[in-house]
Parts: sequence; C-alpha cells; structure tokens
Amino acid sequence: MEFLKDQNQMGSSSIRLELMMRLNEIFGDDLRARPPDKSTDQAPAATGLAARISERIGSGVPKFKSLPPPSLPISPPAVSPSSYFAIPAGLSPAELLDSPVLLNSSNEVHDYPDQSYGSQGSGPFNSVATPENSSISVGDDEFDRSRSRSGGDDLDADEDEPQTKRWRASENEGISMIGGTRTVREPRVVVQTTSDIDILDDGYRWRKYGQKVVKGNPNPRSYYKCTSLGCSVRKHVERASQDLRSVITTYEGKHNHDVPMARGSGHRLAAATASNNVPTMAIKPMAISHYQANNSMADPIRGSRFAPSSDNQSPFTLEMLQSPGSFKFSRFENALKSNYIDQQHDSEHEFSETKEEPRDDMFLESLLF
DNA sequence: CGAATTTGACCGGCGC
DNA sequence: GCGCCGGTCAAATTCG
Repeated sequence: MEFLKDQNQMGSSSIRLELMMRLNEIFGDDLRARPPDKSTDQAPAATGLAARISERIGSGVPKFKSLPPPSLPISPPAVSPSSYFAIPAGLSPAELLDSPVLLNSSNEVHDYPDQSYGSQGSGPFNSVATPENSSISVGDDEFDRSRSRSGGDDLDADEDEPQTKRWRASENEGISMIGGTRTVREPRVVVQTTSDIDILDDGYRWRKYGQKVVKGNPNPRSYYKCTSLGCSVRKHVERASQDLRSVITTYEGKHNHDVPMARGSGHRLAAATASNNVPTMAIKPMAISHYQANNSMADPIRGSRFAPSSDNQSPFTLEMLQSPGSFKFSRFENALKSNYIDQQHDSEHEFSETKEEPRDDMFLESLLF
C-alpha cells in the first residue's frame, strides 16, 4: 500500500509530534515503551496499557472530565470495555488534547446500554448521540465480567453476547493462540468512532485476514493482523448496526515493536525519533462507508477550527491509548468522499471497506487544523 | 512479481 | 450431540 508511504512523507509531523508529546504527558510516555513481551505474556492484564491508562485517568488527569454514559453516541461494542473515552469529533487533535472528555473511567462502563448496538429504535443518531463522538474503551480484563447477559445485567445485551462470550473464553487461558483459537489474554482497546472511515490507522501496518458478518450487525466485521513479524496484535473493525457512522475498532494485544517504517520511505520515523520514539501518526483510512456524503457537513460541533478540509470525525483514536505514540485520527471523510463516492453507489447498504485509501494529503490537512 | 485482499471453508466454544 | 456463531486459515484473485 502506498498510502503509508505518502503519509509518511507529509510534512505535518511537527504538529503530530506536539500532539503526541502532549498525549504522552497525559498517558505517560512509557505507555508505548512496552517491552517486546510476546502475546503469551501471562499477566499483562493488570499491568497492561489499559491498566495504566486507567490509572492515569483515575488519578485525575485534570484535563478529563467525566460525562454520563448517555452521552455516548453508541453503546459500547460487544465487549465490555473498562474505560471509555468520548472524543468530540469536532475537536481537532490539538483541542482534543486540551479537553479530552472522559466518559467513563475504570470499570463502570458496563453500564452503558448496549442497545444501540443491536436494536435500538431511535438509534444514536438523533438526540443524545452527538454524531460526532468517538469513544475509546480500554478493556483488559473487563471481559471477565463482561456483563454476562446471563447474569441478567440490566442492559439488553443482546448482540453483545456472542462476542463477550468468546473473549471471555479466551481469557482464562493466557497462552498463545494456535490454529485460530485465541488463547492469549491480550489487552483490548475498543475504539468507537463516529466516522465515515473504518480504519483508524495508527501507523502500524495491518493485513486483513478475514471478514465476517456477525449476528446483529449487517455490517461485516473485518479482521486485521499486524504485519510486523512476530507481532500478534489483531484488530477488527466494524460499523455499528444502528449507527453507520460509528466505527468500532477493537484492538487486541500489544505491539512488540515500533511503528514500522513505511515501506519505501523512512520519513515517518524521522518524526518519531525526533520525539523520543514517539512514532508519528500515520493515518490510513482504508475503508469507508456509504453515507459519508451527508454527514460531513452536518457537523455542528465541528468548529471553524477544523474546517474545511475535514469533517466531523473523531480525531482521537485508540491507538493513542494502545500505543500512545502512534495514534491517528479519523477524520478523513472528505478525502474519502472524493475517492469513494463512486464506490458507494453500489454498496447498497453496507460500506465497502478497505479498498482504497483516501488522499493522504487531505487527511493530513485535517489534522493540521 | 510480491504483497495485500477476498472469500469460502474450517475450527472450536457454547447453548440448547 | 447438534447447530450456531465468531474467528481464523488459505487458496485464489487483485493490486501496485
């Protein structure tokens, strides 16, 4: 893929660096300095990124403020995250840093209604759900108690179930995965973003290895693996069934390597090295949905600051959490728009995902404002 | 031509 | 035990 290449060449690294540094201030620059621990790590949960983030948050990062769960545009993905961050999509990366909103920290997230995910009449769109929100949840062990629907957890966790089920199952084992059976207990970060773009790229390189339609969501879920040798990090991306603008990206595992250099160019890391190993944020919108055309302009929140070049999207991505140094933002709609618009027509209901990349330049532009 | 994506088949866990 | 379901594999295909 060439997009990475292009992205890396962008000259907006200075801003990115600043952002990253600031994020590091918030989350701690050590977050990404994790040892090359393999996924087989047995006790990563407690000491994992999620835990650290929770710590930070819990300790009262001044810039965060709590919000009631209802403000989430959509319910958390099937998994029960332990921490949720809502990022007003209208904020620029810089703004975000100044005033990130912590929706919920610690493990109370399961209070969120799952409904939105599956069958909610109203759907997140109107009302509460500021369409321009994105949330990030960090789940480590929360899966244990993944609101067992069986437990009669308040919420109508219908669709969630299966997923939690699976993860739960895997969590006890704590060993590497073999032959498709995940046994590793990996930290998970669930990022929910309102975006036309499905892929929140953090600069890591992912390879799609599967796609599947899961129950309760007509939108297919795409599975990706980190292409780095020996790195077992995976992620899957899907759109919320009720809110097509919501993209749920779930990361599993920790990268045991740095953000890879873009193929064919070492530019990306130039910036990274400049800021203590903080990788630059490469963004690679790989997929999109069909509705991008409209939402872009319907963003009331989006201040003038962000303007024209980008639309409402949540600038903040989970990778920031997972590997703070390498986050990216997902506000590429415009870019996407230009490239995907044509493809949309045939994707009747779903979004065609992971096919083309939007123009990098446009995307970066959005980051700059 | 190498790398990435697509997509149907397969696997294993779980509920009934 | 069976079927459902999520997740993964891997051959074929597409892309750069």
